[in-house]
Amino acid sequence: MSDDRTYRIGDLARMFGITTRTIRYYEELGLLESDDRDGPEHRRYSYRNVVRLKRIQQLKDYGLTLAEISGLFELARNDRSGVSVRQSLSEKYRAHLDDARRRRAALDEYMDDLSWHIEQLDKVKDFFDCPGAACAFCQWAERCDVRLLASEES
Amino acid sequence: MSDDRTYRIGDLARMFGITTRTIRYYEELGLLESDDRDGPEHRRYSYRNVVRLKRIQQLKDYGLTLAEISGLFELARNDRSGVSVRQSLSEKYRAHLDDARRRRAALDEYMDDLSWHIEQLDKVKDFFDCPGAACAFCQWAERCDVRLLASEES
DNA sequence: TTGCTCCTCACGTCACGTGAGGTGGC
DNA sequence: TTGCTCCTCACGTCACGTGAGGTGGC
Repeated sequence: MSDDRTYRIGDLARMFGITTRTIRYYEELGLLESDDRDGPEHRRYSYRNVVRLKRIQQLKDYGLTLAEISGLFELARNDRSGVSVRQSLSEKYRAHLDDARRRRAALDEYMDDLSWHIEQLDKVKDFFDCPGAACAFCQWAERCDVRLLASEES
Repeated sequence: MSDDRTYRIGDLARMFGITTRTIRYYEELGLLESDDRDGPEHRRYSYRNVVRLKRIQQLKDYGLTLAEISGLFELARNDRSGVSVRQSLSEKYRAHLDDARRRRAALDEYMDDLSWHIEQLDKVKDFFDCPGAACAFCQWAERCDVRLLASEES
């Protein structure tokens, strides 16, 4: 495929739905590499960088920081066989999968909670001050985190 | 309940699992209020602030920024009946519920993707450069986002 | 030639983290 | 009296956003 054509910074920005600033920032961090220029010429990116950008977005979506991604790229550079990258990524992925499972469960709980709060909004008169004197008589007492917190503190 | 006891900054930090810096930051933004002090005396927080902190954490979890939370507190201050807060919160909550549904779906896809990637890691030889000359013969071609991107660009 | 895209500083933002250096209360 | 907790600057961080002011290529 279009292996040898080159891309301008705006092309990449449009392709990936990001700003040119972001691309320059990634290059500044060493995550992308444009052709050598002398002075402030326009950047030219090879197809490699399309792949790299895609990887960056994937890994970012997967919760890695740019520093971690940079570390992986570094690993890849020094290990042509790819064993250590594979291993490192695989570990991170597995960790993130576990994390994703937890987040999924949390999201379920969160959605349940949100529904409850929407309902509660119609019934509690002062959302920000609700606990206090009337606390003991509140119908939501069992589900109330604030009460729990306060009672944990001796 | 313990409506009239007062809390030190470290008490709150421990209760909520956050740093004292965070609490001072929230106070700086007007989200919390300690008793009046003259000069650099130790802060004392009333029980109100326990509730507020809990609300802050909830709303932050629900994806609101501190600025948005601050706006809600402002609304609450100017509207003792609580109608506008309720309305505003209810709207935001509904929006976030929709968002949560989308995120849940995205998470499912993500987990599926991750599993696929873990598997793929054992089979593709160079993760960061994989597309290119061999692209046309790749067994993952149909699932490959990079190819798609490149072919969208005329 | 006219736009549009690109360029480089360089400061701003958000939600805190992290010392430095000093004071206060049980 | 000794720690521990607290205090106030104030600069740092992460991943960019956002002008300002200027240049380059189709």
